[in-house]
Amino acid sequence: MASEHYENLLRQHRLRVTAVRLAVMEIIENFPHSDTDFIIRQVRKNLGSVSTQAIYNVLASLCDANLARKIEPAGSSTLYELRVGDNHHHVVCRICKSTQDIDCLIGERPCLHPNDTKGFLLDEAEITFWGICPICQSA
Amino acid sequence: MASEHYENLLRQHRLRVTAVRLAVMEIIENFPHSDTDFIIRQVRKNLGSVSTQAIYNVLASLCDANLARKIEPAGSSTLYELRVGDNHHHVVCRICKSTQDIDCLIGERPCLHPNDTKGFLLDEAEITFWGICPICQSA
DNA sequence: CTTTTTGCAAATGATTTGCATTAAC
DNA sequence: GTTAATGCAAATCATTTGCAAAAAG
Repeated sequence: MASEHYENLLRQHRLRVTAVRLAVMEIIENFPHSDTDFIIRQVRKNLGSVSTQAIYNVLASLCDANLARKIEPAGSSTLYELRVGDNHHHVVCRICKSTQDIDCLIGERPCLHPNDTKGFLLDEAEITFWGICPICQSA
Repeated sequence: MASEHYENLLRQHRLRVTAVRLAVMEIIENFPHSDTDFIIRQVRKNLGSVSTQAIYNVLASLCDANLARKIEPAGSSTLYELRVGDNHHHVVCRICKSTQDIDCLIGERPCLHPNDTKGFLLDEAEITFWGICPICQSA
């Protein structure tokens, strides 16, 4: 509803305000970890006919501008979430691939500091937790 | 060279011993984090003509048997390594996508225990460190 | 000789590319 | 008016599928 908010975000990042962009932003905010397919279907539900490429373009430009974040857990399709700035992680269900946020860990990111970085200059530690989600556990 | 070793591993896992399997195992042991393309080219270099599917089959069966491990860092092609059993992690170069092993972290896997698991039953914490490799740093 | 692998060919599916058209600024 | 986004169509690329032929146990 607060599409003004999305408009401001877009303008702040020098991106033009378009219907497709607003729709995509709203969707990935309301449904974090949506895959491309879902996003495409939702956008069309809201706006009618929109080309696949327009949506791919929007996703790419939002990610470039750091307004969205692409996550690609092994074996899942590509997922998107609105960039919230904080350094959180994800759990993925081995069975149904459902994905949830996991808060950053105890203390100040112990995982960012391996003993030996092999000479790499590290800037991020991405953690994917694997397991079975509540629904699949009881199924 | 110790192809007997690979033969034993295969037999222990009830997998038939074939030239393609031995070749693939040797390659992913000698070149950990090889992508499919590289593996295919190497196998053909060693054995002559081998079908793409045979190699995909081998990779899948080795992974099923837990003899190999598939890693899929976001934005990289699928990589394989011989399963060593220990719980190590990976660093990936943001620029050239080169990948290295990173030993498991200080203490006993602090990362396996988030504060809130969202009801998931966790069995693995996969950590991908992102950064710039030594070569790309100096380029 | 039975079952598993391999070879060959074609299909799939997500993503990308290129260019003309249209909409934002 | 310029520049950036969209629509449309076709291409690409890794991976998968299906089935017949060959090899392993």
